[in-house]
Amino acid sequence: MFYDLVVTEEWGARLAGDRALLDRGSTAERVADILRQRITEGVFLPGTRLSEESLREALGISRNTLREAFRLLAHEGLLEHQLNRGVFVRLLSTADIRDLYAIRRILECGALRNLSTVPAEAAAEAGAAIEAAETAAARGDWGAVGTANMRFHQAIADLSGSRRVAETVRGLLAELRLVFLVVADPRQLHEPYLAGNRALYELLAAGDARAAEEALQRYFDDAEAQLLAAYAPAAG
Amino acid sequence: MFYDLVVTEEWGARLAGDRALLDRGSTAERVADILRQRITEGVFLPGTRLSEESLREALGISRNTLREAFRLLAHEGLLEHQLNRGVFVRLLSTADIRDLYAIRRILECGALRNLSTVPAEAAAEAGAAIEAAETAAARGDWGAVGTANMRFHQAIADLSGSRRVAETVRGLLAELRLVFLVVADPRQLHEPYLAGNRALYELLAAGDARAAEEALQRYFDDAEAQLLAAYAPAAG
DNA sequence: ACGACCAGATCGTAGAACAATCCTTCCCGG
DNA sequence: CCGGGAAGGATTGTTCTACGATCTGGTCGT
Repeated sequence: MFYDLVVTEEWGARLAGDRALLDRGSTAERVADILRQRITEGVFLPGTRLSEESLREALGISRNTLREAFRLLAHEGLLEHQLNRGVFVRLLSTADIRDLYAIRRILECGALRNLSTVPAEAAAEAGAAIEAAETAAARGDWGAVGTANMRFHQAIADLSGSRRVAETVRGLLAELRLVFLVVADPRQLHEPYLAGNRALYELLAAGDARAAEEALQRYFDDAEAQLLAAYAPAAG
Repeated sequence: MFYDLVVTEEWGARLAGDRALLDRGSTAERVADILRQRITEGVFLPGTRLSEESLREALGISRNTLREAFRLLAHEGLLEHQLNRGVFVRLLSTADIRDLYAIRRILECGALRNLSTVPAEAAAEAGAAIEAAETAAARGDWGAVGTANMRFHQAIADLSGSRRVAETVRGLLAELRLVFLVVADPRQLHEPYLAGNRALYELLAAGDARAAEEALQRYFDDAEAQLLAAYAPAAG
């Protein structure tokens, strides 16, 4: 069920290059940043076991520091800590997917609900995300489309004006990316929502938050059903 | 602005007694559990600095383990980690209070919104919390009333059926307790909502989720305004 | 009074060491 | 041939020590 991490030369060198980034802030947090990025990039796929010894050596840090970073990422839900067995990149269940969509529905729709006027700044960010998604789709970069779509939903969460809502949604989207990483065809995953997202954005830009929320609800219905259908890993 | 932690004898012995609890599970997490409980009990008041050395000695653990526990609690928002200065029990600003109520509003109201039928189990838990609050109020134990009220709101969050919603709200309520701990009069804080909470519960028990949600909205309006008025710490 | 400097305390990180646990392998009896 | 169980190695959990980095508070000189 879980694969073992093997330190191949190519990204062993890459992690060694990451050591250059270790020059600002707390080491443990910077290590967490690096690992988080590598995970979302798909370098460490879900189910992979992250060996303390290999990573410690590759990053050139002490075990204590690395373990602190592990704790941070485990708390974010990206890593799973199994006592005396090590940490693994989280492998989500279909129940997790349902749960992720349940709370996203509440938070993102809630962000739109209590909205009298649409803040210009956040709306602009949402528009920029839409643009980025469409240009990425034009060049067939479906990974980038997925990233842009998540940026769009982050912008929706930001509309709430609540720092905690924004950060919670950020974490949820990061978890969701773990699912995307194990689905075979990213195009099938992200392309169907380009038009709908733009329509949603137009409603927002027109100030019709009510209609936008309803469109968002429909998006969640579709996306959840489709993702569940496409997601059939060993851990089911 | 921040007070220094002084290891007085009475709870120095208390922490030494906590060492007995360190016999199951991962040490770091158990340490985090203990510290979390002590914080919510008010033993470590907001603004208190938690010295690595004192706690390490009192709990009889190593610095590394203690630091792992610190990371966990800092990520939960109960502790604040300042680089090269140490960890402090979080002292929330009025902006934090507003933010806490903003996201609670979205989550708890969202839990009621998408509710076709009210699950019997969660409703029973809400009812039990109401009972506990009223008996605690009868004997004048306003701290217990506050705890019961939070239990009530946790039950509301549980109605969502989402593990992540439940856990997020749990964390938010834990943060909110940090505010209660520094407000002088706990009675003034919790008594006004006893009747309203029961009314809300009756609506739930009657299956009228829509009306319950509206009542909850009004509760948040009142509670936020009153808490902001009562909360005027140095850090404002 | 004000700013520079110095010493003590505390944190940040590294590294070694050992115990506890898990995993693999091999052996043995059925 | 198969299953149970013991031995061994590998990895994690935790402690301890050490030292550089940073902050704090006080002193000194101007």
